[in-house]
Amino acid sequence: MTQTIRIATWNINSLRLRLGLLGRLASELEPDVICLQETKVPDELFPLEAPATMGYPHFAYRGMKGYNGVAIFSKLPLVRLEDPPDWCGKGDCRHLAVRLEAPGGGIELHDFYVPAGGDVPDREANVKYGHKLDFVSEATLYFAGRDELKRTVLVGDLNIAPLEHDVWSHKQLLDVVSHTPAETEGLTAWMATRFHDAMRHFVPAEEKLYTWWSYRNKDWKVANRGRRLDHVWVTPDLKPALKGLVVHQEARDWEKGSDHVPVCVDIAV
DNA sequence: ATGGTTGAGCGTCAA
Repeated sequence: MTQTIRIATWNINSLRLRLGLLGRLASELEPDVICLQETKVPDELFPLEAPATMGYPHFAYRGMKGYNGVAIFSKLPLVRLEDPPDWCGKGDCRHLAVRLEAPGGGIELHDFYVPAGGDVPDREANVKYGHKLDFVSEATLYFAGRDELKRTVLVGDLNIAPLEHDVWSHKQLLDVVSHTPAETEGLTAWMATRFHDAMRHFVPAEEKLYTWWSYRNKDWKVANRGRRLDHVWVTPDLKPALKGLVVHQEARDWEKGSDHVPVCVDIAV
């Protein structure tokens, strides 16, 4: 027995500020599961009543003061997985993993917020860039070491646009953090440990595909200088289960919106 | 090469 469920991922850039927009995402796109990044809310201030109010009785969250933070809202029952490593030993709330109780059996779901990496693409000059590369390397080793990984979905703001057409200008962004060769090679190696790119499953690599447009651009739609920083990956056993993709570009025009837009993938699980 | 904008929460830091 399977059922097609919709999993959304969204860098919300403050959960408390955008609770209304999250409700709008819930009612307009009706995801069964919503994975959030940059919730920017410490656990003691998490709005505990919000998930159920929006129709998500099951949820998990991991936040800290000021920065980072991840959360998962779900219509399906879930169990939080406590095993994954503390990436780079920082305890900085960039990863949450759960097991979803889907009709066809358990689904392992990982919600990641990879470090942005600062401005200068040089390990020596910029420790944030080194942290980003180390985070990706650690994640690669972790998933490479997982035996028998099946029925697993990995989503999140991975802060890297790996393909030429994941950015508005491949040439102009080769030295810009998010699209440097060290980052794109690192992300490709991570994905190659286990995963299939569920977004590019639906959109050919030759077509432009973006999920983020900078706040620093007056008219984001006219300039259209976007990047695909948000991702959905699945293990190969779920490849035949992929049913659809929605990149909700309209959300970039929502009043006081995030600079990232929600991405949904429909999977028969 | 630079500046442009946003959020958390009060200093600037992070993105």
